[in-house]
Amino acid sequence: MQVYNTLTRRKEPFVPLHPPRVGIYLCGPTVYKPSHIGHMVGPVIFDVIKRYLTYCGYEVTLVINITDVDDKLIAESHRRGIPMAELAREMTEDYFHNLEALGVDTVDHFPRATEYIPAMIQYIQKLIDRGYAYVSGGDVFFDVTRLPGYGKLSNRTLEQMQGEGGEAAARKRSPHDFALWKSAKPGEPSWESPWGPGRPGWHIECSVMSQHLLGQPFDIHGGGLDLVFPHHENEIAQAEGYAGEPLARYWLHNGLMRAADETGKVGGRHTRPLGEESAEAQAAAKISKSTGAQPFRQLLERFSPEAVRLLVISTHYRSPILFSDQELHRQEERLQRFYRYFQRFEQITGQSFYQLEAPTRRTEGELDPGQSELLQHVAQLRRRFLAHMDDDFNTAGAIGVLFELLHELNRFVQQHQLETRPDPDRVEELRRATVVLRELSGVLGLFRRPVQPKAQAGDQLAQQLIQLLVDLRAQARKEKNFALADQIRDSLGQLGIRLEDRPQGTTWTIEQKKGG
RNA sequence: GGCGCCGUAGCCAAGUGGUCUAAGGCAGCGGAUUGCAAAUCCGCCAUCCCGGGUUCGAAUCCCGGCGGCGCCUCCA
Repeated sequence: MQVYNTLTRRKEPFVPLHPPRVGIYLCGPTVYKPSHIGHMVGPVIFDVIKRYLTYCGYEVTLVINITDVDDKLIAESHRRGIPMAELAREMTEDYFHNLEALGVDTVDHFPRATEYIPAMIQYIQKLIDRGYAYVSGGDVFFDVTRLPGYGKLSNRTLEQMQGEGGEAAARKRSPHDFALWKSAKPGEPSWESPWGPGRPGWHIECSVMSQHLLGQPFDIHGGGLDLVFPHHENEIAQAEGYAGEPLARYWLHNGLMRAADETGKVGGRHTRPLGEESAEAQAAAKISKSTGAQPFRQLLERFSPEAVRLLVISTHYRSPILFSDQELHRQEERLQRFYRYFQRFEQITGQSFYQLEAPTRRTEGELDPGQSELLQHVAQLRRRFLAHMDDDFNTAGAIGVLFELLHELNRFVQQHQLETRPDPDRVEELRRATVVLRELSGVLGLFRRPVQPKAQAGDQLAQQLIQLLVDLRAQARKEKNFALADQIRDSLGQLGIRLEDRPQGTTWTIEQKKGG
């Protein structure tokens, strides 16, 4: 297994520091506004990474931090006239709600910055004692010139930096120094410290909390590409100044989500509608009546969480993802292919796909295909899937293999006419092959539970009425009254109820709500 | 200005020195099946931004263009 390490700018073999244990720290959100789709990228990717490492036999601890004290939180709480803590609670709840919808349930700890204030103060004091930080007018700054390696993660030198130092520049020795502790202005939430009342700077929480929960150094540190500088660079500076050894061994950064109708990343400072220059993008903007930065909750009213998960992992994690309604619809279509097969499978075997017991460990999933041509193919596809995942978590390639596997299963059903004349041995072959689909899709966090029909299937009465119409139509077809049969099908189709005449009878499904 | 990433079919997207006359999906086209559909199956649908170079061999490496994107102090 190899992973791309931002620190070295190349792929390296993945070797944990203390196998089988693996520690992962991912930078989470600042909870001052409802989270948007961009905030979901990291959690979904690292959810998959943890699932895969666990599947490979590692014991993984995954930490995502919650930044609940920060300038933007203060500004927003003033604007809304509520305490910062209340704002943070509300927005953290929103964040958790979204993660749950997406099936991100592998996170072991969600440490909050405000729970670590005393630890941060101690940490900062030690940095001062060791000469890496200095006090200046109630603020404490990190002196970047004291750490020779500063800039190694983002591959830049102090000379190359153009920053002016911001509003605190006058109190800094160098404009590139960054705040460890900020003194409180009147009306701002604050904590007592040796340097007067104030609050921690942005970066210090991650160094402190990761060390507390995972130790130092730990294995994998993740985050969005936009955090490489300054956030992660500064985390490294603090941690190395504090402990004299590296913070993390592998640095993994995910690409950013972009809205098709805007430039720049979703929710970024520089987002603006595209100008006249791009007619194509303008067309895309028309299709998408949304901007990417809309609250994720709103997006979930129009698209299934599983489509969002599929969108996120259909691109290699280091690449940017282009986001639009059209793209999300496409993912819904892709999912339907699997859902239809699950239905087919259940009709043939009488068993729900979702109830199949699949191996949860890579070594347990080795197949013995015997003479079965199907299982031989499936074993090969499984190997290709794992090879993709072993190569820097190439989920996009792995999903391609999943579709090939699906195709293989459908073909088998077709070839052996399992829907009309099921041969028990063939059905058992199919079942064993489908278990592999369950096993591999589970690694990606896909198809873990039956989908909730997006448009509620209605109450029992509605279902009975639909069934009544389907039965009437069956009668009409029997009598060759196709005009009437087609009218029923078309009319129900208008209502979003799709009928399919299959060998075993007619099935009906309620189509996904359309967002466009 | 500095650092870095990217440019593969109508669209999305794997592949990064030979098994690539390039995976998978969406859309489209032909056929099987169907009363007609839907679904499924079979088949079709790209020579990899442009120009040089290295190599027996390049989508894959190097150089030069053109185009897109990110970061350069608080943004996942």
